[in-house]
Order: sequence, then C-alpha cells, then structure tokens
Amino acid sequence: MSSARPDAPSTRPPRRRADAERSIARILDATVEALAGDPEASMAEIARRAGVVRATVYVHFPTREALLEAVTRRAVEDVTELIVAAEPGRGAPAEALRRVVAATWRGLGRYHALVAVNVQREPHDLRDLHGSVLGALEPLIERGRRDGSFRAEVPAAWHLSMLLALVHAASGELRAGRLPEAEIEAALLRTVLGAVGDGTS
Amino acid sequence: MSSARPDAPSTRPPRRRADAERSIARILDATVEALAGDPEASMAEIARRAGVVRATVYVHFPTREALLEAVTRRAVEDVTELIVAAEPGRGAPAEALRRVVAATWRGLGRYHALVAVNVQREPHDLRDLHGSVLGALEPLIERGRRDGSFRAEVPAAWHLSMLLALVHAASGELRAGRLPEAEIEAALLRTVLGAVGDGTS
DNA sequence: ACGAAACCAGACAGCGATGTCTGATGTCAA
DNA sequence: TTGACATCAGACATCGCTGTCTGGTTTCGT
Repeated sequence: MSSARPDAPSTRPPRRRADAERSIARILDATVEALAGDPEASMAEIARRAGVVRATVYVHFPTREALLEAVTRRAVEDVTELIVAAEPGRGAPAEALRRVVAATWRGLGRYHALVAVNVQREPHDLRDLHGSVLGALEPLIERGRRDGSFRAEVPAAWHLSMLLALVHAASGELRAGRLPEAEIEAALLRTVLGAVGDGTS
Repeated sequence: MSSARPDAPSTRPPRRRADAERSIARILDATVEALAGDPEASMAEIARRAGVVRATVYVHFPTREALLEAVTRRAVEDVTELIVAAEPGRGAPAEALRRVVAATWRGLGRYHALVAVNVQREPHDLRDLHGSVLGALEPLIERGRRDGSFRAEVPAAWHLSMLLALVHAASGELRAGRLPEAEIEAALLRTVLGAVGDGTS
C-alpha cells in the first residue's frame, strides 16, 4: 500500500531483467515439452530441459502448482488468440465455425499433453480456465442458434461444452496414434458441424 | 509347473475365502470413490475408505498400479454389460444408438474420475483397456455406416471415441450442475445423433 | 473343533520429490 | 564502473508415499 504505483493495475510485469525474461520463457517451453513426455514430470526434469538449475525455476515460480498454472494459462491465451484471429464473426455460422475449429485444432498442436494433464481438474476450474476461449466462441454459437444454422433446442452452454469435449477427444485420439493427423482433423470438422447443426456447410 | 491344475486356464479365481472376497469388493469400491475425490488418492486413503488396513490392500493387489488396473478393468466390464444389455443389434441404427447411449449414460455415473485418471496412460494400454466397450459398439457403428444412417466418410474408430467423449462431457456438465439432468440427457442424445449421422431418428 | 487363511496394528526402510538456503560467480542496465 | 539482479552449484531438511515385515487376533471352511 505504501508504494502504490500509478501504473496499470493488471498484468504488471515488475520490470524484469532481460536474462530473467529469457529464463522464464525457456522454463515455460521446457515444461510443455517435459509434460508431453511424462505428465508427472518433476521440477528437476523440467529444469534440466530448460538448461537451468532447479533453484532458478523456484525463483520465478514459487511452487510446482504455480508453474503448471502459468504454463496452462499461457496455452489458453495462445489458443484464444488463434480463435479470435480466425474471425468467428465473419460469414455464415457453419462456415465460420468450421474455420474457427480448424484453427483451434492446429493451434492446439504442442499442447495436447497439457490438455491431458488438465482434464483431471474440477469442472468448475476447467470452466474458468477456458473462460477466454468460451468468450470468443459464444457469440458465434448464439448467432447460429438465432439464424437456424445451429440447433436452438439445445442450450448454448451445452454446445460450447461439447465443442471443447470434441476437440479434446481429437487431441486424445492423436496421442493414441490410432489415426493419422489429417484424417483426425477432417473427422473432427465433420462431427462438429453435424453435432451443432445439421452438418450443411 | 509341478502342480498344474486341469481347470479352466483363463480367469481362474484361486479359491478365495468369503471374507477375502468381501474385502476385495470393498477395496475396489473404495478406490472408485477415493479417485472421484482425488485422482491421486493414496493407498492409505483408499484403505481408510474401505475400512481396511493398508497392508490388507497389498495382500490382494501387490502394487498400486495393479489396483488401478483391476478397478479400471471392472469398470469397463460393467459398462460393457450395460451396452450389451441395451441390444445394439436391434432396430434401426439411429434408434439403437439412441437406446444404447441412453443406457450407457445412466450407468456411467460413478466412473468419471476413473476415466480422467486413465487418460494419461500409454496409448497401447488404453487400446486394450477399452477393447470390450469398443467391441460391443463397433458392430452397431459399422451397420449404420453401411446402410447410410451414419457418416461413412468418417472412420468407425473416430465415431467411437467421439461417442465416449460426448458421454463424458455430459457427465461433467451434470457434475458442474449448470444444467438439469433431464435436459442434459436430451441434449446428449440430440448431439450424438447429429454428430454420428444426420440426426434423423 | 481345528487348521489355514485372512485380518489388524504398527513399525520400518527406502525412495523421490518439493521447497529452502548458502555463498560464489556471472550478467545486465544506468 | 558499479551495484543490483540473476544464475549456478550443491547441500539440506522435510514430507508423503510405497512396499515390506512382524506378531498377535479373528474368521472362515471342513
């Protein structure tokens, strides 16, 4: 309270040094990689991959949970940006949805393992976590429900949950290696459009 | 080798005493409960819930992994029985699928956490694990694909994965309490039929 | 009733992981 | 250049969990 700054109150990076910034980035990347190999990778393993000593990780992330939280948050932000960039407001709802889901799927690329790690969390947490994603998608769903492209007899909330579930399922399928990636993407798009509406695009 | 019995070679319960049988059942139930509360519940916690001392658990399940394996196997068998009981071979594919999904949905109740726990496992294990469920569903899917009720341009394996994903999503929605149960079931059925085919039933 | 099987109570060793701390060395920014 | 920041190297305490073992007690099957 004594030294309150007049700056922006939210998302205030407290003037880190350049090397610190680099370390943080390397640690976050290493975490994603490590988790891809082993969903319960230790801090030691993560530090090793980041080319950093374990204590350094703790300098920036006070606890393992904080690190996981940070890396997940960053992933969600990445994907959200992709969704917005795919312009969910442009064109017919079905076509827009196809575009958006395809973009999301591609952007999810390296984060599949992360998805698996977070699936265990409480539904309530998950909802919060995906907040920005859902926020970016909801207007599109509502638009489709209004103009008859998407089923109106089903709640929008369900449409959204089901969308996430299908994308996550596709992610799991990819990890399982049962189907080639290209085929998964095609199947995902078909299924999503059929599930949300009548499948005409 | 020296004392080979002439009995059935597979799935031979080695003549357990009645109280042992009871303990095993209680342990398996307790494991499901415990895992629902915390996906990484310890052996101590599981034993506590089962009203049993920790060493007793180790008598029947030599390692934690073995216990997880056993409890998962039993869950899969339960669900498989439900599916078979719903007669996936009877009637038109869409109608049969509706019946089967509804039955599965009702019976899947307690096993969600278990599913989440198993998502992290090796792809090869998972494939074996879900074998019986997939085996019970696959003929129905293939039948629908052949007679045009279900999309033939999408692999049957995908249809199956996506089915499970939607059922699980519905269950998560229920646990989150955002939607009333009846509405969830209706939405699930609508979505499944639309996803798998054109939604006519 | 008797013996074997299963349980309980509690202790034990071992392991790996988390999180903290020190002091020395390197690196950035003004 | 200088001082604060950041990293390294490695040790350290702690914790919780797994899996094992003992000895004494109960419960089942025959």
